[in-house]
Amino acid sequence: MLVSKSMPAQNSLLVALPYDDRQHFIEHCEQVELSINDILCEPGEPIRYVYFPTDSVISLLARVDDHSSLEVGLVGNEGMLGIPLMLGVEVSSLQFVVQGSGSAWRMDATTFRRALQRSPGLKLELNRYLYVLTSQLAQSAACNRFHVVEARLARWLLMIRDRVHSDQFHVTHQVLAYVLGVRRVGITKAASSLQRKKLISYSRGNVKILDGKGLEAASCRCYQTDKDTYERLLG
Amino acid sequence: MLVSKSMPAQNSLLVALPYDDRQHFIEHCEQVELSINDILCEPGEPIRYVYFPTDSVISLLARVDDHSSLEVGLVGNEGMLGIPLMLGVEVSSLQFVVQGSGSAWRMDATTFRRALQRSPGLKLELNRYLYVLTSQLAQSAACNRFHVVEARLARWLLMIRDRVHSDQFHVTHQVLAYVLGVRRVGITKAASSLQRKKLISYSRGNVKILDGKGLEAASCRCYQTDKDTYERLLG
DNA sequence: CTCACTTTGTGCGCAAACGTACAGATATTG
DNA sequence: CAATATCTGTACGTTTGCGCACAAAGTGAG
Repeated sequence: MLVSKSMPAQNSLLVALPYDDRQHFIEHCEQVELSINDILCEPGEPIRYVYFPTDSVISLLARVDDHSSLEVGLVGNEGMLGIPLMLGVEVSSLQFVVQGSGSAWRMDATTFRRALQRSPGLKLELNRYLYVLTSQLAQSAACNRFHVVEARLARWLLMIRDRVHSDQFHVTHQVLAYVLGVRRVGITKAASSLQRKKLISYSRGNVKILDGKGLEAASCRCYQTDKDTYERLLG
Repeated sequence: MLVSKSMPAQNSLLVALPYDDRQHFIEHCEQVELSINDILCEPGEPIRYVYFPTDSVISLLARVDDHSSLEVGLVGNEGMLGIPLMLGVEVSSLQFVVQGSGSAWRMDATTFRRALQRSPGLKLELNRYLYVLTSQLAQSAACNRFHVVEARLARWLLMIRDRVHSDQFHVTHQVLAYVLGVRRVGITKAASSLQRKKLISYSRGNVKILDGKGLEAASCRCYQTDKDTYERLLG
């Protein structure tokens, strides 16, 4: 049995598969542990594995001008990593960075392509997921354009919470600045504001969400919109 | 013969198909004329047709907060409209607005799905295009976050030029403000600056690119990056 | 314990873009 | 030709975020 001592949280996409397909799929996976700040792929590099996180979280970052970067997607146990392989493309245009430590199912690219051929159910499911991810990407683009840092920060914290399934997690201002594409000082200001409002607390990277409802109110509608999109197509 | 008096520019995705597939595909299409500002689809609505522009140009817009909107994709004869149907989804999350008058091949959703089944070559081609479009979306997201209005405007004008295959076209400051997600006054300022530099001229919506090379220099690298991505995968 | 490092807070001046309002210029239409 | 609508230019104060620099507080390794 590949599954370890403590039964890990499962991956939603795999859980939704018909029993046989799921068994076959998982038999060809290996379980791997991902650590925070691990880089799973650099832009321009070939994608060697697909990942189905169970309790890890991975951030998709677009880099521009060699300096700046911006998160354009966030993947936890509701999703998967390695979409381009579904489209017959080997190369990633994005950087994959682990934002939350934990485990994931991993499968090498060739095996994955065979599995896709074999299981129409898997293909259907992943196509829908690809649609959701793209919709969220478009939503993020607009969000980044129109919403202030404090609201975007609130949204991001909620998104992470949903994916690590906990109100506490680790992330420094510096990293937040990186994913939101703003200055570190901009995060400090926004985070201080959220803390003053008793919505969160944090110290040296240890973030705790104190008031989820309040944080939702402080975030932009994009958080809810994303969740709705996912629910509608894969819920 | 469906093709009209003046042989229209063809659609690159269709041209790349094997002869038989292309013939079969086009026989099941109709040629339609699209007029500027036509809205082909509203967010949340079902997608009834796919479009393969020949000399028309369509803008993909993400709306947010009911007021603001932002272009996240631009489709000319190098692309197609109606991606979600490839993924088994009927609903668009974006608004489709015609930015350049002209014609396009149109096919209804059901026929399109059958055509996809029938032609693996078509599927392969469109999968690659989907990858390109997604990469460009991610690029745009970062671009909108980091680059100033003047550079983004320059980029957009070049993108339109490439898709209408002409240095002259029609677009008002108001519309530009809409697609770039800024104030109309912001466009006036940026456009005036480009005009002072003798890169473009315009009057009441009639834009003319005077110095393409200069305009590229004034735009951000994103313009070239997008072109490279397309070339690499579909060139 | 000490030293080096990481993380967070604060304080400037500056640039880009915002919201709003109004005026002039150019088409279009009756 | 007159009336109306569209398009562009300008102006003014405000907000958000940037770049930079430095200080303070917490953490961990030797």
